[in-house]
Amino acid sequence: MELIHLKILLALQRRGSLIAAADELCLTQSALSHQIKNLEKKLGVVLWRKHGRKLVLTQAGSYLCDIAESVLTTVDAAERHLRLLSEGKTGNLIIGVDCHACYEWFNTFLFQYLQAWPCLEIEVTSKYRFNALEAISHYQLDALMTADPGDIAGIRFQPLFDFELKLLVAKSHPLAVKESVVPKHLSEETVLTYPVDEQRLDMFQKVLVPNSISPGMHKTVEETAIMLQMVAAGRGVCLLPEWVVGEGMHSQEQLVALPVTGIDLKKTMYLATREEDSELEYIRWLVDFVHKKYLRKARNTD
Amino acid sequence: MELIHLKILLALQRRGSLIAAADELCLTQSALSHQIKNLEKKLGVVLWRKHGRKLVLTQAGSYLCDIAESVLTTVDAAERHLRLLSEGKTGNLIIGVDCHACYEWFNTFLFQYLQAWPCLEIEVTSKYRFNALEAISHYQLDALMTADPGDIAGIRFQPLFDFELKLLVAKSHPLAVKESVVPKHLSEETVLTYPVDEQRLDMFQKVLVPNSISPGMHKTVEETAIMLQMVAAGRGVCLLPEWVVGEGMHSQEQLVALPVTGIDLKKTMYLATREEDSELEYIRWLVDFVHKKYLRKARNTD
DNA sequence: ATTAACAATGAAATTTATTCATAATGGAAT
DNA sequence: ATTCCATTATGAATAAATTTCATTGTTAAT
Repeated sequence: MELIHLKILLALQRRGSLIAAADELCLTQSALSHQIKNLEKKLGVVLWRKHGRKLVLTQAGSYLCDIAESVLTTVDAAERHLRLLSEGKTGNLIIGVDCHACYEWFNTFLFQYLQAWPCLEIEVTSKYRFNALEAISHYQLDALMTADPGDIAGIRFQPLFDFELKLLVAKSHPLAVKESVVPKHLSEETVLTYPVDEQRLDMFQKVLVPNSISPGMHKTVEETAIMLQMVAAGRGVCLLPEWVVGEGMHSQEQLVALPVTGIDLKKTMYLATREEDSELEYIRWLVDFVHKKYLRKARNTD
Repeated sequence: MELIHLKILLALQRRGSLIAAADELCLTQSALSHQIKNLEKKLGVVLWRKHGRKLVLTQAGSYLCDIAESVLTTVDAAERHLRLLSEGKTGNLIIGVDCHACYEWFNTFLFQYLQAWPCLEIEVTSKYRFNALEAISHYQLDALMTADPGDIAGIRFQPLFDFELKLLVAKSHPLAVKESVVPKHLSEETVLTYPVDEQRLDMFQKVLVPNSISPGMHKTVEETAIMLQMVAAGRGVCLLPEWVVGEGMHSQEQLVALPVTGIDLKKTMYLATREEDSELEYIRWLVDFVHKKYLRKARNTD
């Protein structure tokens, strides 16, 4: 059975005669007749019968007509959806986040994004944190917020904004009075990080390891908010972008962000997408939106 | 979009490679490649992409795959159903009844019929009472219980059983003491009939009109049970087959059935079906079942 | 490097669908 | 009845599509 058969039955039912149905389908009456004859032979059922000079659907015929209604509706909807997809008007955007902090940051304007693209299904996940680029290639993820651009074929990294990692300490902490810190200061401190491989932690890769320093203690924390609470409570220090300390956050006034002297902790946040998708309207919009947001902020702080 | 495209996507998802999918569909890898390429051109979407030497479905591709799942399931089920239909193992049997009494009678063995044909959808209706044969031709009705066979092309009447119309009167009625009645007796009586055209009432067509008798009064009643109640209460008489007075019926012992002398009121009940359907197993079964039922009854009353 | 596994592609071959022309049918009008 | 007229069915010719074949291109593994 093919879709054409279903189309013929439905057109016949709607228009009342084969000639009219053929007209609707831009075919000849003969074509429809041959097609249904074939189908009848294959299925071993009679679908319509001449009754006077009208065609009357048999039981089997009107049963198939019901099926046709449902199947063709589904298929039509799918074709419309795909057309929208191809025009970039709709889509299903799954954005991965690479680090916990990104998640917090993205949340600050997710609401605006959702409003700007009402037809876009947006999902934010940290599920593919450890193989995110592969997940993009495999269409499990459509975009990734990351500060670690790779050079991977088929994936494009668009810079979003620059930031610097700082050492967060409690206001009450002895280091808090300093203008800046040096790696050596950490040898007595409890260092807090996310529970991921040390190779993925700038604290180790850029600060501790190159200077052969081991911290007083190393503890891992799952959630950014909890990590900040612990720092505020004087239970440790951590290396994070300054903006993780949100505007209205409880721990905001109890934390100090100190630059680390002698080490380049300037980073850039990127949006990684498949090359094919990087010009999609809703991706461009996202990148542009973030650029504008940071341009404004930069002007304000001037 | 055609079903083949959906089949290809689904086979690819299931089997992991085009070659395997082609094997499943009994086609060559080349055919599938060409087909999807065509569809992609028509829809303006990319459905899969080579990734290494594997194919990976794009977002659009896996969306279509979901559609495919649903559509092909529906279509497969329909094809199976039609195949069963063509073998007469299943069906949708809408049985019309011509006269109210038939309805009562059919009910006496409907339960057995339902049990014997569990896959058959059975519906009994009196909706097409006045154009029932046309309704059969138009597949609105599949069978009709009627005592008035016509000679209509394409419709076959199979005799079910013979019966005789009798005059039902109350036990307390003056006529009840007689062995039989003659038409003249009705000139003083209140005659009860169903509310249909006089031409369709044997009471008028066979008894009153040929003998130029007008009854004392003519009242119409919708329901057989109510008509019998009224007769039992002495509010009138009616002409019905004896068997409408059911076994456990309340009015049973208060009614007398009198033959009408000098008029042939013997009739035969028929099952009318489209000629094409008359050999369907579940139709044959129905006819045979009724025959056996009446054969047994005839033996019992010997 | 070589090979094996897979997909893409162009052209030829094949199959399928469509049309054209016409027959057949049934209803309506004369 | 006979003659339209409107419709569907059908066979053969034509057109279009699908499929295959043969080959190229790519990638991963040995």
